[in-house]
Amino acid sequence: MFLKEQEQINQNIIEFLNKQGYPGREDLEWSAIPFSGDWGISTSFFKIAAQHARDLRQKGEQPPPVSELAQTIADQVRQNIGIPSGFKRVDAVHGYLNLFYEPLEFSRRVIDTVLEQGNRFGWGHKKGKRILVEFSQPNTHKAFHVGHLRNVVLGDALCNILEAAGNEVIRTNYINDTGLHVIKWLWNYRKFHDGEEPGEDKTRWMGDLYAEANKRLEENPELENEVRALYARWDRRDPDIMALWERTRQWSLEGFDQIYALLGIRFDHIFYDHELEKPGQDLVEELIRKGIAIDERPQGPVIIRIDDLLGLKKETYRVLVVLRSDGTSLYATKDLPLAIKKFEMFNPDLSVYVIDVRQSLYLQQIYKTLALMGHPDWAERCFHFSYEIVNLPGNVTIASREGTVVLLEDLVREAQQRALGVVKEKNPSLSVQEMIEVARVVALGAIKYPMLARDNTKVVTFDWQSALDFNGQAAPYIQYAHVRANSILRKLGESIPEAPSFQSELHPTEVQLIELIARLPNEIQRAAQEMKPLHLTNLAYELARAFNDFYAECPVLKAEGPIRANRLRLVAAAQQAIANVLNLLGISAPEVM
RNA sequence: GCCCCAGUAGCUCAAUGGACAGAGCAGUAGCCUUCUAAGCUAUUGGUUGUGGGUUCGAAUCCCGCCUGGGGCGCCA
Repeated sequence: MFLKEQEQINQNIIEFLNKQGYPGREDLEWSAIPFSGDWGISTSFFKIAAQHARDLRQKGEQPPPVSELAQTIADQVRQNIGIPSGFKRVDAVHGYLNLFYEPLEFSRRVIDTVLEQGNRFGWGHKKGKRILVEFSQPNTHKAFHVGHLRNVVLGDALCNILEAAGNEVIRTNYINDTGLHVIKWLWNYRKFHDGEEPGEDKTRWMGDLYAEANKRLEENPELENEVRALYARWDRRDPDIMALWERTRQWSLEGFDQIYALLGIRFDHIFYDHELEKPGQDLVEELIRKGIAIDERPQGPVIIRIDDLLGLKKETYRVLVVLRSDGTSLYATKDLPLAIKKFEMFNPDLSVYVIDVRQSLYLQQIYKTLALMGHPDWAERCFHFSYEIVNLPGNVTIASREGTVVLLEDLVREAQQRALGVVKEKNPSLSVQEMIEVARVVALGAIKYPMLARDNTKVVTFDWQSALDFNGQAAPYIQYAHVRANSILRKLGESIPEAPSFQSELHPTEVQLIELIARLPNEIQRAAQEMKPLHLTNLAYELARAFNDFYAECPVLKAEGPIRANRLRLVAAAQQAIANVLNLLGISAPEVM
């Protein structure tokens, strides 16, 4: 936010160092001063000192220790640059140069910017880059559980963040409405549930029947023949089967619509894999003709020996099976034409796949095959956004086949009930309608937050107790800070005052809060660059904590004169910043709780 | 067998190669005539799995090992 000042100082220091004969550098690395209550920018001279020491040693001189040298340089720089305008103090300590902002001037600038930009504060300039993101990818005829939730929540946040950073984002879903799991479901339905219809909770019912199908097949493996026969009829587009598929598939799709509406998630385009089945089968024939795929039918499937084609000695990408020996399609059959279709339809600069880590090898195979098919440029633009799975306590895998699932429906209902209980107790003056709405928003935030607040490489273990714990490092804590800010502004009863010309000392909690607010634009860029929503959950939490500190220490409405006006403006800015981060994470910022 | 990931406080997790490794939960002791206590304050808690290496500096990068998880020809 203070790039101009930073660049100027950076420039001055480089020039000075060059004049002094220190090893040349084009740029210094700047970061925030890491001590709470201190606000400014910081750089260090260890690298220059280390290089200088090496130079001296080469000339046969005996250099002092690097840390000492770094401190010497820091001192020299400090004396040379004096106190640049806008700063109140410059320290040289432990080899670091710390420049402390003139807090009144900078705080004013931060707050003015936030209030002026409102819900676009933190957003970056247009980058002219188009990013397509595929996420959610639910299976029809199956359950929707907390494992799927991580994908949806991460995908949604990722899209929000990429967009805020200045990219054009295309949100896509890829619904798996064909495949063995569908055939199993249809088989079970025709044989044991013919004519039945789902109740209110469609997704649960679909999931139950799927688990049941698997159980029956496990108990009587000889029935697999019937399933295979049914798959053959499907593949021939038998009208009876198609009609049943259309009807039952619709139940799942309606269930998904309910879930996405509940979670507040939208898509720009939805791909269905039934659209890709025929193109995929045709594509496989083409691959065989081109000599890329090897047809082992009918004894074996159609495969691509990727390592052989790439001339790799060591097994790396191994073998990709692209078509079953009976000619029916697999995931890969459809993923290849889908990859192409994405580029043909949208020509994205980046094609992101939000899919769990277990499919890493598979996706690399798809990308490599895409390159081998003559699209190396597209292959390079594909990116697997990988994340670890959600487990149940005791390292139990969530498996819809085995029915060891925590359904999203159940989780949301439990969390809402819990939140409703809390809001009734904490804020009895609200109307029933308001209470229900608060409970909904708080419950959803609480559910989404843990999915975003740990690194993608970490397994999330779902347990009911911590999922329903609304205290501490959790979304409700952040939402509550927003509510408190809102509460002050509501009590104010008039519009936020103009910035007074006269300002006075800031309280340390104010400095800390302003510092964190000022970080939002950079953190959005960093989160987008590294594709880590985690950076923003961290910032959201720190913002909330800083606000609660401020709230405890600094009276606002009871303050007087310019202090009151300034604090009111800070409260409004903090509220805006918290709301902006929460929105990026897909979490609502309520006005009351 | 080959490959990927994780290992940080009792538990769940943070930490652009940088200053004293930080939060929450749990525990203990306090704070509601004061803008909502879903909050705040204080306090306890660490050989960052382990052995080397690189570096001025390593939880972070490299190599070995240990433990756990995952992936590897017709599941998705």
